[in-house]
Amino acid sequence: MTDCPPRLEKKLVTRLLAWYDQHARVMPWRAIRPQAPNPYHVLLSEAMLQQTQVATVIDYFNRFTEAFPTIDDLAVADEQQVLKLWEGLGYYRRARNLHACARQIVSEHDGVVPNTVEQLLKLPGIGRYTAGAIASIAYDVPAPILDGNVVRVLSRWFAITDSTDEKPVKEQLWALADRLVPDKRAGDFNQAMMDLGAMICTPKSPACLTCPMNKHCQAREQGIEETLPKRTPKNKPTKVTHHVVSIQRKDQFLFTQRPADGLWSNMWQMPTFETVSEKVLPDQIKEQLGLQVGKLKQCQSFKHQTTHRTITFTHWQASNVTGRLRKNAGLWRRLDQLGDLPLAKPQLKVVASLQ
DNA sequence: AACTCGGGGTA
DNA sequence: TACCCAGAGTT
Repeated sequence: MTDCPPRLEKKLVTRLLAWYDQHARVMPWRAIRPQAPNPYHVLLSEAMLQQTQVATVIDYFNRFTEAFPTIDDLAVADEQQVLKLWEGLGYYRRARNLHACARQIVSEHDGVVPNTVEQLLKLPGIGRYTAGAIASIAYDVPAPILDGNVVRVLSRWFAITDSTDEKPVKEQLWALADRLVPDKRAGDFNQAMMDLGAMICTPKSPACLTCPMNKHCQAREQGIEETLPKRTPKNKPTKVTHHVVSIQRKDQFLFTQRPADGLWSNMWQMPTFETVSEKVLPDQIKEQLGLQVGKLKQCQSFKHQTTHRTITFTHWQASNVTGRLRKNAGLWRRLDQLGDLPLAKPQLKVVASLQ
């Protein structure tokens, strides 16, 4: 454990808060002091911000609060409506967790976002980071947080050279965050850590010259700030092919819903067949949809990157389609009437190419 | 501890 | 490209 006398820590906190008062980023879910934060807005933003950059989230946040001004509005909404508003943001499980979360808060907490880490942790999609973030930002509870920004800042301040992906190192970082978070202005402190990580203590070329903490940074002292945090290398994504088949009847196309688990769960798509040879596409279509296709003409092909896969999407257009669609196997829709079907990015791309 | 789950920004 | 981003849940 890195040695760190309490006196130094207080000085760090004070300096950082002073910097935050001058340089805090403006975000729609951040309350302008002395206004109190809206806990529902904090919950919403934190759900969206998991593994997602602030700039990407802002438009989604504004659309959500317009569609669902209160947590009760979100709770009574249809899950498909929530997913539709989340369309394009990725990690769609978050949307379903958020929705379940709102329902649970309404039914079990009288519609009030809980103010303790312990209670927050019981809600779906809320882990150690998000519980600490909501408790501290919405209610000023002195709870620590540890996200990508804080990992970077702390690993540099304390020159932690072991891989921050290892569990004992993670625990060390949580302990440091816990020791640093002040009793007063805990939310501001946590947000200051993240703002510092986003604006000054960046992954590459950190702005140490203008950093308010540069005299208290052990990594800078040793000239190793750019090498931290150290991470364990990740496996390369595997390459797969997905065949998307557009099946048209008059002015309508066939759409199917994906299963409730796995990639893009509960989202919609044009019939898509994964990791199969194109030769068996007609058989698959017959088997799963009950439709007989006469011809398949290949259209565009494009790549889509997810965390663990590089997916080549190949678009096929079916013609001379006969037979009757298997019951509950899908929906026929005009392409200008997809307002209630949530589609992931690659499917949106296929739809766009047909318009 | 290892694996899954998206999509975009950045150098 | 490669890495990173206000991580959580399952196995």
